[in-house]
This record gives sequence, structure tokens and C-alpha cells, in this order.
Amino acid sequence: MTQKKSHHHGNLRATLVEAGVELVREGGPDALSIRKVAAQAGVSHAAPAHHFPSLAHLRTAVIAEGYRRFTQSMEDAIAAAPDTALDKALGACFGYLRFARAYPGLFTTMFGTYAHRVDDEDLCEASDGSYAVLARISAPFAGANPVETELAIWSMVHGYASLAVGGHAMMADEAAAEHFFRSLFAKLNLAEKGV
Amino acid sequence: MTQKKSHHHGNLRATLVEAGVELVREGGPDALSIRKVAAQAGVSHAAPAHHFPSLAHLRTAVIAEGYRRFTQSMEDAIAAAPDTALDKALGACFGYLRFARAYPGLFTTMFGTYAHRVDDEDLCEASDGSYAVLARISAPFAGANPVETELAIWSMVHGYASLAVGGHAMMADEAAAEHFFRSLFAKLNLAEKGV
DNA sequence: CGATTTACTTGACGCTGTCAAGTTCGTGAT
DNA sequence: ATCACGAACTTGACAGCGTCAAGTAAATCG
Repeated sequence: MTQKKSHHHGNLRATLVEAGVELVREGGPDALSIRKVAAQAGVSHAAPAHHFPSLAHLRTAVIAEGYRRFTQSMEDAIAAAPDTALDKALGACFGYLRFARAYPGLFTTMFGTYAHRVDDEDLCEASDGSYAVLARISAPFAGANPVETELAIWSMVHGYASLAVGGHAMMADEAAAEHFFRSLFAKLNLAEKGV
Repeated sequence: MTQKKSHHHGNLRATLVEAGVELVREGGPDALSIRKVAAQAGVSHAAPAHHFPSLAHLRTAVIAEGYRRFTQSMEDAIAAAPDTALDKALGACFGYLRFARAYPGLFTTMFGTYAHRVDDEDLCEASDGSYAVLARISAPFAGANPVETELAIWSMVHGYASLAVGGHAMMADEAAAEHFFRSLFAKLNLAEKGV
């Protein structure tokens, strides 16, 4: 058991990431600080350096964890939706939006341009997991070029979520979002094509 | 002429905002700093305090200036477009996207959740100017509820631009963007209804 | 059992925003 | 004309930040 319990603190890395997610959730992207996650974990201000050589490394880990929760939020909403392709797709959109509203700071950290390690393996794996959900719910509506359909849906929901998180009042209501997505899917001629 | 030339420096406020825009353009949202804009303007580190009591105040002014350039970018593209409602609307989208690509740091600062004064009068005026352009080009396609059409177009272009600025490779090509917007407008059944 | 490696601590450096106090200059009143 | 006042700016300080350097304690290994 060399991997988990280190001699001084047990499992410090995970504790730091958890503290980071909480900081970002409560105080937004700029609230993330090496010294604060260290304090939260009860270690010295330079302790995180061994696990995260720079703030960008820490932020990368926080973002990766964000993607995992993001994926889970969509999966939960999909699971709760009626068993039609349209309802599943709408469910994914609601899960997307629900995550953005529940974790606005984390959402902004993930999709903003805050310095982080874009090529980090763990991060890529986590974000690929999110994209896979999008591709999956898009598939039944895909025409000749599946990517185009994925982009249409992604742009739509991401734009809506971004503006909602930005505090635009007209996007604050959840019922309004549901109506918006439903009518937009209808307008998009996103009728089931395959399957 | 009490308003322009202050005794020590002439027109310091505007100089600071200009320096701020340049900093954000070159180094992204986090590159904006009171001390750096002061240095750029050749004044002491605390000089900006009288014009901008906090970093949030300075950022607010930078964002407001961003909206003015944003509006101008859309207006330029609209003016260059053929004289049909669809081409004008597409032009606005291209102007939107072109601004996001030319000033990714400013774009992110404007639409991110960086601390700023949301109710600032100058900022509201500037952002209202941008929204007015959107409403204008949307008007010819509006159904019973004009806001819904505005939101559809805005979400679409903003989502696309956000993801493009985020560095997603598949959105890097300008020709691809044109094709994407054209086909999406077509799909949206955004046929001219009025006028 | 001693040596090495790993995980952490302490301390320091320069940069940041922000506050306090002092200075310089322009304006308006007397 | 001068005096007072206030606006614009300077200097100086403070705490918090990321980050590097050096030291220490604990676990592992030959």
C-alpha cells in the first residue's frame, strides 16, 4: 500500500482536489488557491507542491473532477427521462444545465480560459467521457455528418447554459429552459432518423 | 474644460482602460492588473485608485469598452453583407465570431464570471447596444415571441464562439463556421416571415 | 541497521490589491 | 492677489498569493 496512505497525511492529493472543488464552488474560479486548499487540508502552504507543481496543475485536477460530475449529472437526467430518443436528448440538456446552475464556478472554470494543462491525461479522459454522452444522445438524430448534429446540440445547450450562468435574468427559470429546448429541438427538425 | 485634462496626467482614465484592453488581449483575463495598467500609463501604482477604486471597477470599464468593439465588429460585418435579412443575420454571427477570435481574452473577460460591477451604468449601456444589434437582425424572423428567436440565435452563436475560443479544434476553421451557421439557419426554419 | 527516497515544513522572494498619509497642483472665493 | 480647498497623484506599508530553496521526519530498501 504505497499508493494510498502516505506517511504523514493519508491521501492528500484527493483531499486537496476535493477542497479545490469546494473553493471554486463557493467563491468562483478565482477563489482557487494553493495556500487555501493546503489550509483546508491542514497541511503547510507548500505541501501541495509535490502533488501539484503549479496552480495550473491543481486547477487541471479540479476541472477533471468537474467533468466527472458533469458527466454524472447528464447521465442521471438521461436515466430519469422517458425512454424515447428525444426525451433522452432533452434529458441530457437538462442535466447539462442543472450542473451549470449547481456549480456555476466549476462550470466557468471548466469552460473558461483559466490556465490549466490541456493535454493532461486524466483531464482528457474525463472530458472525453462527457463528449461521449453528447455523441450518444445525438446519434439517433444524425444525418450524413454526425458531428454537425453534435455541434448543433452542443452549441445550443452550451450557449444557453453559459448565458444562464452569466446571470442573464431571462434564462433563470427552469421551466423556461425546458420550453426553450423543446421548441428548439422541434424547430431543428431533429426528428428521429435512425433507430 | 474641467472634465478632460486633469492637471498631472491628461486623460488618465481612458489611458488606463486602453492599457487594460491591451493587457487582456495579450495575456487573457488574469493579466489585468491595477499595477500593470498604472505602469503602462507611466503613473504610480496607486494612481488608478481614484478612477477605479477596485480591480472590479477597472475590469468593468474594460468590459464596457469590449462591448463597444463587439458591437462595432457585428455592425461592420452586417454592413459588408448582402442586403437580405438572412445575410445580415449571418453577417452579425460572423462579426460575433470574428470578435471572439480577434480578442479571445477580452471575449472571455466579458462573458466569463470575473468579478465586475454588473449594474454599472456605462457597462449596461454598452451591453444594451450589443443586444440591440442582435434584436435588430432577429426581428425579420421573429414569430409570436421575438425573444425566443433572439435567444435561439444568441445561444447558437455564443455557444459556438465560446467553444471556438476554448480552443476546440473542430471550430477553428472560418469556412466551417460559415457552413455551420448557414445550414443551422436553414434548419431553424428561420425563413423571413415579416418585412 | 544505515542509506536513500518520499512527504512534508519552514522560510524567503517578488508580485498582487488595497489602505493610509502626504504632496502637488488647479480652481474658486474673498 | 492670495488663501483655502479639493482633486489628482505619490510614497509607503500590509497581507495574501505562487513559487523556489533548504531543512526535517518518516517509510522503504539493500
